[in-house]
Amino acid sequence: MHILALYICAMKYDFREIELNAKVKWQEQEAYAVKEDPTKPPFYVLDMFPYPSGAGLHVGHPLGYIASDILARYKVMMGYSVLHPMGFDAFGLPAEQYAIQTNRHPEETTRENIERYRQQLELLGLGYDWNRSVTTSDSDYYKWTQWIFLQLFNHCYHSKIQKPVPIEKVSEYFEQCGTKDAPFFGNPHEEFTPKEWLAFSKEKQSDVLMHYRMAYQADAWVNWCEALGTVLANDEVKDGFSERGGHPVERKRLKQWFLRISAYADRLLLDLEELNWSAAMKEMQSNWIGKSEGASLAFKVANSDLMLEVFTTRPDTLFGVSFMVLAPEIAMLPELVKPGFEQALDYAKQASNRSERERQAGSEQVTGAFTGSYAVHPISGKELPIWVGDYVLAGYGTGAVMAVPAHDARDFKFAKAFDLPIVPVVEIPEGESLPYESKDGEIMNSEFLNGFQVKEAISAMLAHLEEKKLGYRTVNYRLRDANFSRQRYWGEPFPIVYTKGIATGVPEQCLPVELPHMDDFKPTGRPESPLNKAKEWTNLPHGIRETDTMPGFAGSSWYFLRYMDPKNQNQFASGSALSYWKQVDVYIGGTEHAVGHLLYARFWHKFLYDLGYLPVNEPFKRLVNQGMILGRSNLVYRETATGRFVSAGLVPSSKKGFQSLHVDVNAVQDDALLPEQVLAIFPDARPHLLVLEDGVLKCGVEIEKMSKSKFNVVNPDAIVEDYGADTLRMYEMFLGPIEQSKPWNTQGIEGVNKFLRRVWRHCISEEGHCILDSGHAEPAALKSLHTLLKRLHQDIESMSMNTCISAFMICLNELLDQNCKSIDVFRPFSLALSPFAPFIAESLWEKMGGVGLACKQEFPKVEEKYLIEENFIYPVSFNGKKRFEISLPLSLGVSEIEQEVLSIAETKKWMEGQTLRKVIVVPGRIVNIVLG
RNA sequence: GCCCGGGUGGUGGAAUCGGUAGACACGCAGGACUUAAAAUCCUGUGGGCAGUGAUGUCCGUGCGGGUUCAAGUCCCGCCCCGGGUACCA
Repeated sequence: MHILALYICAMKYDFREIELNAKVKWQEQEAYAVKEDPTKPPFYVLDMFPYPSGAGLHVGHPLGYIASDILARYKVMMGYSVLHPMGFDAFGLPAEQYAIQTNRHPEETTRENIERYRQQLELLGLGYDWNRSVTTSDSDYYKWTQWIFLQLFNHCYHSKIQKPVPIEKVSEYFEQCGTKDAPFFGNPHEEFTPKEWLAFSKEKQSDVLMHYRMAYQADAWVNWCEALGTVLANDEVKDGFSERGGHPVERKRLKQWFLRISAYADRLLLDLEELNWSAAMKEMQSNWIGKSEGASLAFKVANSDLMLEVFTTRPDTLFGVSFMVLAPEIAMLPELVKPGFEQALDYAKQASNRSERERQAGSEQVTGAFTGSYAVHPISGKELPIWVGDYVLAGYGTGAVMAVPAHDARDFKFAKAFDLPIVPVVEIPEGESLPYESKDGEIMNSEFLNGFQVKEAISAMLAHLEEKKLGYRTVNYRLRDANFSRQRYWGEPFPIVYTKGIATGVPEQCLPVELPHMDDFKPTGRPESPLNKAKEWTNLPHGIRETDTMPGFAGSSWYFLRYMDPKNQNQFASGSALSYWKQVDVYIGGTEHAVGHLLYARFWHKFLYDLGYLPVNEPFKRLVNQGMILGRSNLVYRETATGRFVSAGLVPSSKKGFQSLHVDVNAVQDDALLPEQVLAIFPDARPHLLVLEDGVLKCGVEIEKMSKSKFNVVNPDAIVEDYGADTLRMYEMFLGPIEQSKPWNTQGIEGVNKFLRRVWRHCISEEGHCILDSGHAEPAALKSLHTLLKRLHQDIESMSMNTCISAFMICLNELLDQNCKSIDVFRPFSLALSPFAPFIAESLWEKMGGVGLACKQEFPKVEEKYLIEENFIYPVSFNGKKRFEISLPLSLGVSEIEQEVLSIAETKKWMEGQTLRKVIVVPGRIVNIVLG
């Protein structure tokens, strides 16, 4: 009996056998090998590659991978040569931290994690060509990351021709013209003549040139984290604490590498326009770049030769300036502070030493100090007190502000705090109060600007300033150069050697500079890289190596190019591969990379394009944002006072007096735990401490990010084990639109599993044979099939995979109702299913006598002739309310339809006692009769 | 605070250009098969009211207005949820 049951079961839809069978075939026939086939058009589908963490892949990761796999498989079947690769973003702080915690080497843990990820990805039937995989921590790969860095190091951005030029061009220019009108992007510290330049020492010259390189060094305030022993990027710091670990972060000044992304700010903004990205995504980037147009103008310091330069977007409010404020870090401060006002210097020192955290915490409080100096208003000649305040940022604009308290909220707060004058210069409308920041209104108290509207006044003032040579139009960007140094072990080493203090690039033929293996890679406790401990590596006969390593975004800024030609030993990718694939057609990933990765990748791409290595100037033509799959956490509630575990139904909704504890969702069934489970999970729980409902402890539910720490991670492996990969693939797509975030919930998974079982059972006998016949297909069946195909062609392109799945279900329901057994219908049906459920499709194809691989066949075409309708069922509405339906030939015109409808008894019944006002007929859509 | 998204049955969601709201699926209820269970199949399923019943009827896409023959869809005001961002002069 038991054996018989097993036997029958085996003949049914057995996903294990089906998956194994397909995998073997794909492997034997190298189904996923990607070639540059000149006879086929190229198509490049890219997933954001994962960071292989120790937790493994959870069900949220594959959402995008499955969608892109469906698109890629569909494109293969449509005759494209498709590049759909996968790799690993393996360098970075989390791996290093994990390694330190577990006391193992990151090399080892990273290798293991990658292996685990790869196995999990392979389970899902994703059609990657693993021969093209890249791992950013492989020296074969980071050799080229270093190579690109050297290009940046060796170039300077020329502001006139808007292109990088070799750094030698800069020294040539200095030899001839000095710094006069130098058309180079840089952060110059001084001006000099050609003569002076030639008189500089080698060290001095190299120091000056450093300020012009696209990869340059500069002293900078950095986020030093004592506990992690490393410097963190701004986005790794949240409210003064490290995002990982939550350790306090303070500010320290260090020599750092920077990438001059600011040189590309304008192009990065402008070129957004042509991209097929969501409006939200473009907006995020554009806000991040933060272009603002305004005026730069100089204020003389009274009784001094000093000038204060400020940037303003509101030159129209110039007559409303009542004081000046400088950033605490500004260099000329000591010269401005008058005797008796020395506390301003103390304040500045204190403010610039204060950590981000302290500045943040004290943000409610306005702080500042008077320098004792005055600036002279460039038009009115009035004297304006010069203050220092930490609300002014040294890194933006000139680090100095002309304060217009009446029309700027920050200036207003400052003026109130220190009792400074407030002069309104824009008329304030009824109901509004100071500060009035809107650009609507009429100018007043402003001499020649009085009576102008704000917008007119801005251009009038700009013209006036330029005419009188008091200032000039200028543009400022929020975007700052990217800090490219990390004091960490687990990252790409810089190909830089210091010889007599001069930073020199390692020659190309000496790349890669391999990361030395170190058993002790823990932070040194000083603000420096652990690599400083590897003396045999750092000390060279001719100099000392740079010991900082590159940040996480180094490897991910160009990986999509390496996939095109991953094994190339001579170039990062060959010209032929680059010109064949050109750019990523569709890039799928989460919004969390909106401004980091995506901006840096665009910057590197443009740089390489400018140097002539790439055929196009943007990397990602179309971007699809996948929503996050959220975790559904289970919580148990513990009464703080008594230590009792109380069933969720008995806990007040405010949860007051209760502690919420996460429990592993994989242990919980139907949001409830059995008493013995509670005792097992919480060692200090005792039977008398359990307050149950219906014999169980009911758990609370919360929707939050899936993470190990919240015990709500669901791995795909378990789902594949229970239902098979095809079911998981289709279910993840069936959940809803790809862009939407939603909690993971397996409630509906039976539906898609049932669909696959029904397809199988309908086509394949219990003995495992195809039971379809080759008789003619009925028109109704062909209509169902081609309706499906039409839907698929539309919806796959637009990545609406959820509606594709329901279209499959509708089609199957219809075919089963029609009792269709035609192989001519189910063969194309199976092929169409192949991108979505590749395993079952492969088996069906084989059993139906198909030759070759299903996933390599041509995708079935839509034949419109099967879709032609003769009649349409018109809904007939009265005053917009549908009352009945009538079937009429589609060939009828407007007046014929009207006649037909008005002539039938049903219509007369509804019109009884009312006058006909109007009849609206939309052929093929609706009839609406207006009565009154 | 500002800038984007989004609010549709018990649940996930569908609805091309303003044209039959709730496709498809889950869940639930009832039934068939079975000693029983599982699996499978069939029927019903937005809500209220009336009727034994077929059916009829009113209400219904976060809330309040508006445009229109017709609004989930367009316009105005508001509420709630999610994401981004925050001294950027």
